[in-house]
Amino acid sequence: MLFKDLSMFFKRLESTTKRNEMMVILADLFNKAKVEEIDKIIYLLDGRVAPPYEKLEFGMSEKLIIRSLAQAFLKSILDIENMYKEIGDLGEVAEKLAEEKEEDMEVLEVFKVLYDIALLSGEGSVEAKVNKLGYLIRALSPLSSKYVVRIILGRLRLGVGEPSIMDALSYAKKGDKNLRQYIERAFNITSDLGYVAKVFWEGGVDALKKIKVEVGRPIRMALAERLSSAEEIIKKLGKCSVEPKFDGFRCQVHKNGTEIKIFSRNLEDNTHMFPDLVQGIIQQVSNEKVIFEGEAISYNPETNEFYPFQMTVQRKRKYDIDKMASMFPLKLFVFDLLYVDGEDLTPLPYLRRRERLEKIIIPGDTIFLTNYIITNNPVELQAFFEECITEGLEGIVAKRLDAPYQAGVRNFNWIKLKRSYQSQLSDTVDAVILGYFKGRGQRAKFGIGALLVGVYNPDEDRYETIAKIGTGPTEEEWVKFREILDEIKVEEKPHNVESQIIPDVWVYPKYVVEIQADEITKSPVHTCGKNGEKLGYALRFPRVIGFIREDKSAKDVTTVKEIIEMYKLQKKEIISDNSVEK
DNA sequence: TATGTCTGCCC
DNA sequence: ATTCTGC
DNA sequence: GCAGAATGGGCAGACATA
Repeated sequence: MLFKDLSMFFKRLESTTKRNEMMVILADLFNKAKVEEIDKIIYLLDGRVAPPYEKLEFGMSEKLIIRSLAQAFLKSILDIENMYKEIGDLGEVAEKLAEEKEEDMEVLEVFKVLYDIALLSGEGSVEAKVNKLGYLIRALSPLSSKYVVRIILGRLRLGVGEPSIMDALSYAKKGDKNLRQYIERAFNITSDLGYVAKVFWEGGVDALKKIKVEVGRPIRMALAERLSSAEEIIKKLGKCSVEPKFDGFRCQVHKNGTEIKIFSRNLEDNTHMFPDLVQGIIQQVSNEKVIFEGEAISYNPETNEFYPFQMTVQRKRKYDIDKMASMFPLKLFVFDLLYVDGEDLTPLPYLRRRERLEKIIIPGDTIFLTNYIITNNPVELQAFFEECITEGLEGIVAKRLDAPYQAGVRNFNWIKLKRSYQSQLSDTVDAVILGYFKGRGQRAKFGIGALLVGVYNPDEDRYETIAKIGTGPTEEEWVKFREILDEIKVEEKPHNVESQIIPDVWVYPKYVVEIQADEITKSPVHTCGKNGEKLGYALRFPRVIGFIREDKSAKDVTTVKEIIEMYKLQKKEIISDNSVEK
């Protein structure tokens, strides 16, 4: 297949929002492709040249692509940047600048070039990547250039994700979605949809059924939905299990004798980062072949208090691993068992898996079973939730008692309840809008995609940034924000604004919005409370609540001092004694 | 050698 | 991570 | 309710450059 033809399919996909139509187009694409192209097309649809768990990245994004485009079309970087700001899509910038070509490349040829770009590393590799992409774009038609750029950005924006591909694969072979279940199962246990598609194409459903769970190969992780109260959870699940939720990182552990692998939520192999966990696993898991999951969180070995996420995340590293392991040791709180000695446990109901899990863990000081209660009473659930909060945890996860382990999907079998979802418990901040950023993709047409907001420092009589926010408002509200803010836009940063971040458009500090966040964190970029070399403060997971607050003026917003107070308070509330351990 | 820019991956 | 939107 | 596409803070590491 020519890349031009693939691009035509992409164009058709982009032109509809109807999921059934998309499925038919995708199926058509798969049927017209050669067998050896199918897996590669699927990787490209995901913005990659390999399955996600392989460490093969382009190492190229916005800035470097801009350089490639400038080079390919003999424009200045500033020209490209300006077009990008206007259009909101680098692919469309390329499309606009490119000229029709007589010749075209095969899909496999383009794939090879992209693969080579991903392989480049070491001294001079940045320049080499930029050049290689520049040459590729020069060889391609406008439409093909657009999609190549978007593939590298990992934002094809076709409305196609893995579930759509699975439906389409089934539809391509059978004319309905009935084979999806087999495709999905194979995908869940191999985490490589390109490979699954190829096996399916070559050997049909029978070949898919032969795919087995392999210890050492990551299984796609189950994810939790959200609700905002104990009542809603009980209403949804009835009698359910309730476990604490830790603010660390998800670990899927594979043990094959003394061979251990630890995968991240996105199925990256992070084993080498956690020698302490590996030791613990060897000592505390008796069975030969096991796959289980938990949350790893660092703690202060002197006081046994859990550390905040910002500490734990420092354990995600390549160098100085042993040093950091002694400073920030990890505990692994395990909550699910997927596989034991040849037996796939994922179809078993939660409680059965839980029982089995309890049998394979030997008590020790690294691995702990998560505590849990079983209840159908919202009051009890709420009490457990509050207990978790007092212990400095993130909240709880409620689980449907009879649900299998549903790999790869986010659904209501698991429901998380976090402190910040309960507005009476969470910190909201009133902040003043200091500027805005142009939107990308769907947001480009609004000319706004995010706000820069700040709080007030009365001592210096100035506003200091505390967050960028791109979530919360509806499309209608974004349009209104744009209109209202354009009326007070200013050419330069106002003198009473302190910011290291430069928005696309500065505005006079006037309008107030209410911001909800999960936490206040120390920030290297936001200027709120920043003093010389000292770090400032920022909001974790900020979102806009409602619209502009007409009842408040800029001077009425939350002050820097109040933010610092809130930061101290949130630290005090965490009086962890690790009493959730069994 | 030190610093700055960019990217990828945690949440 | 959170949130919004079309189906 | 699902699936997809917008968007956040902040860490380490790879390269480039001063």
